[in-house]
Amino acid sequence: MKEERAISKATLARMPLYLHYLQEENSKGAKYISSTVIAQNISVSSVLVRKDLAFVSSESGRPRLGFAIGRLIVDIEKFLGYDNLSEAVVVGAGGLGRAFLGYEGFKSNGLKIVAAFDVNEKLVGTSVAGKRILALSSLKDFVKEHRIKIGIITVPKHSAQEVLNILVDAGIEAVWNFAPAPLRVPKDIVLKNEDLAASLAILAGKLYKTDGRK
Amino acid sequence: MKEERAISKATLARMPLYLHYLQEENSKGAKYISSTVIAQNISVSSVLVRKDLAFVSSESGRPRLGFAIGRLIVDIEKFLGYDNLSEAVVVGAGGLGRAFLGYEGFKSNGLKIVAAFDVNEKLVGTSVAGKRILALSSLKDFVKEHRIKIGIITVPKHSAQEVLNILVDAGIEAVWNFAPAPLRVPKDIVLKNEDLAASLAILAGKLYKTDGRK
DNA sequence: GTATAATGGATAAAAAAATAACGATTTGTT
DNA sequence: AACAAATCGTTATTTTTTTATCCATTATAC
Repeated sequence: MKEERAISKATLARMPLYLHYLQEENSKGAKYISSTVIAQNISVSSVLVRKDLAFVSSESGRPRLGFAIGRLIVDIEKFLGYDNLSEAVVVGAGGLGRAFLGYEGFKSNGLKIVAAFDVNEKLVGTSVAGKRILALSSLKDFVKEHRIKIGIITVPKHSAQEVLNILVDAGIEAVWNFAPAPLRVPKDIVLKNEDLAASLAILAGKLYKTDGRK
Repeated sequence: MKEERAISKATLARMPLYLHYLQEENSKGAKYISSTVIAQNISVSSVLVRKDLAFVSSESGRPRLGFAIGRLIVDIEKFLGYDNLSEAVVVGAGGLGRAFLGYEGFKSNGLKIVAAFDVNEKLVGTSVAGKRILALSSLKDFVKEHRIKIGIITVPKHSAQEVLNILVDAGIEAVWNFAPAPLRVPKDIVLKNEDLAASLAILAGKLYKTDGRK
């Protein structure tokens, strides 16, 4: 039997690049494309492309022709979950939280934000981009009722753990955490930390290196 | 001679965690802390902590005592560039761009956003969180005059490369790109891609794995 | 003074990722 | 119908990155 090979993080990160390029080619009317051509445009090796695509493609590439672009696009989108929208809630309607409510970009990536939650009574009851901001106390019922799977945390760091506990208690399955705090989660919950401070640190680190001090 | 060891990305990513924990302990009045204790709270090995701290600490840890917390905090902050604020501009005053304008969190991380730029004439002239939105055509002069080093790209993907070219032309040194597009930059420009779609893909990938299909 | 608890550096092991090598398959051409 | 060219897919190897183990050293506490 085929054992499930772990999907490398690097591969995952390349998927959106493949997808973009394929959509571009598709709109030009191309039907088939070889891994070599993809590789040149993404600036990776052709073998790597084939290995990556092997994870997602439902049918083999055809020798002499390459991969069927249309099918590949569907496969990648399905793999990334872009087909079946996952509904998500944002907790924390501050700057970043409200930003996400208005960010249209997620829709095309399989994420649909349906509501936000906050403790600030001045915000509760208002709307941003057509999405309502509700009281944090109503989160559990809401999540359970709508069977929300993804929670996005955009609260200050000192509240992050508390919010996460609420989400877990409500039955959420995955958490996207933008608070710069190390969170403890049960093993069966998927946690992805998006620490902007850490990202910034990497940017700054590179700046230093290229700056003066070798 | 001491060869410059490359600072691993993983190490960089842990720095903010160390910083948070140390600040916490510091506020409790602690003076010294051992790598073992830090390790337990960050959930990494104590050796790793020492190796990481070796990159940044200006003075050695003291046997039997550990590291001086206050000094360590200063060192990490300096290392991450949190002490000398870098000024940055945002290009693209859409959802995400405006979000960043209002996001206070960056201030404590050494990043100060001073203005935004957009092509949309309805936005030009308005302000968000006290920061002005200016015409894209005035970007070059602004960046040159204020000697801005960091540009943040939050435009749709089809405009990203064009915006990046403008930034480079204006003399920017580092670019933080939130557009889901692979950008080409000159070698001396530091580029950090923050592809939210890719992050989402990783989240979704984990969800799948833990979901049903083994 | 001496034992101890902690660091620091060097080396080794493990894990992850990329690259290379090879065989298999199919289409197009003669 | 047969051959050749192109491409795929899998296995193996190498490289890189990250983490762990070991031992010597040092400053403090008793």
